[in-house]
Amino acid sequence: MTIINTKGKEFRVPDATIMRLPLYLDKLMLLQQAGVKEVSSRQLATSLDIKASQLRHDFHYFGGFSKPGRPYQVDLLVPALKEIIGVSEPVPIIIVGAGHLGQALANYENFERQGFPTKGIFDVSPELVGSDIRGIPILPLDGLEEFVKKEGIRLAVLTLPVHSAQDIADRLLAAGILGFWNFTPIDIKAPEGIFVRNERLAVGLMCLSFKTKCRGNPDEIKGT
Amino acid sequence: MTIINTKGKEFRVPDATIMRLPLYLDKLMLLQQAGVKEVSSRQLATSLDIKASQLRHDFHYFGGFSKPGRPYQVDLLVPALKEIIGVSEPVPIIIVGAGHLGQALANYENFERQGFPTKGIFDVSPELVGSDIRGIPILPLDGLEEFVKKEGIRLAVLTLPVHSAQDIADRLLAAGILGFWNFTPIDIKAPEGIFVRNERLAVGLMCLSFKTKCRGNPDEIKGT
DNA sequence: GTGATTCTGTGAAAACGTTAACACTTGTGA
DNA sequence: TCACAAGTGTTAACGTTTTCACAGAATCAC
Repeated sequence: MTIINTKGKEFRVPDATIMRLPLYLDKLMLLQQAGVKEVSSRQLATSLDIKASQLRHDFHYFGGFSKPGRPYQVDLLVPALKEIIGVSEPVPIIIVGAGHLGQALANYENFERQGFPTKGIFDVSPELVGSDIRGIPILPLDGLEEFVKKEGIRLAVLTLPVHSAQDIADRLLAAGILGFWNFTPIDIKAPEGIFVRNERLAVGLMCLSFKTKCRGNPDEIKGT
Repeated sequence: MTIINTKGKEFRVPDATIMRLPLYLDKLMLLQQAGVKEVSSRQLATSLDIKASQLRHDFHYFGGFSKPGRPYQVDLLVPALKEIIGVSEPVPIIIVGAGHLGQALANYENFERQGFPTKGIFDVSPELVGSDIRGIPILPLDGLEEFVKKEGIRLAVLTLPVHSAQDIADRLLAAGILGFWNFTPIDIKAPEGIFVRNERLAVGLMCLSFKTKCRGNPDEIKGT
């Protein structure tokens, strides 16, 4: 359901494919770190628990990641995918709310490594403001808008209490934020064209619980 | 791709539907907390950003959540969904790894509220062992297997360092764990029938980045 | 009671996504 | 130089999921 225009050519890429690209990139970066140079569609697909033909089909939309007959070159594929996904340049983010979760995310070094440096953590608490986490400053909410504009921040992570979430989101929208990663349990209202990704952590647990429940009863049958 | 047998009847419920059930439950519990008594398919669907017909279709597999002509009764729907998903009884969990993320998750009260009480947090660090988070004890890894067996734990949250993740997972498997919620950046190997949900946090950011990138260039067109 | 309105349940049709199959390319070893 | 193995690119068939359209139930206002 998305059309991408790259250098004059038009592709219509299915949503399902797009949702998988970050998984591919994530895995490929891990391989790259491990010093792996080549990887076949079968190897990569198996490690992601999908079919090799699907992976090739996905890559096919973007064309020519490899010569036919040769496996994919990790060092070529990684930047190509980064370009497509839009993380070839670092994408700076901010975290709003320095509670447990906000601090945990700020401590999560992987974001930086994957191209998402955290530029600041914002909080109301005067005790926290002024300190830092791994060099990332904890800042007062007053300067929020100015900071977003000056640093050109597009993405904000919301890890703040429910009651102030929409207020802050509105301020961020006014300042030019284009996407939210929302960890609060309410729906952030945002105008058309602004993307809100709701991370309902408990939903992950429920999915797991459902599957292990079926495992418990032998009532469940897979396949045909 | 799943067949459920409930009280003698057989239903074949699509995977896609199953993945949405927790979202429905999550939203309905929020409505319930807010004191809402009735909700129409349209209201519920809109708030989840899906079509009303899809929601009705999903519910249709399980049949009779409402009389036709009347909206859904929140207080009836919530327990019905809980039953289907397998969280009508509390499902106890453990967290392995009391680093920043482990602590943040232990502090996240929502899990309890949604039926997933954390029974213990396990860690190597002698400084942490013995203390507690919101009453949840931090325990040494020695007693892991025994604890899992005695408390009947089915699900484990892995928030530990990469190097020990597979080792610990193996021990947990031997102790009878049925599902992992894996926050480490490696793939946990587990036998057929054991469910591993990989929570690659950076993937969420990449999806957002991709979408806001398209927003930046006006190259993207939606719909037909 | 009657008609208008709101709403679900339901099945068929359209859209979408996945898989299998195979042509063709490259590299390898005898 | 030739057969072989390993691998991708590509298309068409297949299966799944979503959407549409509408019948009929309950409620409400008058």
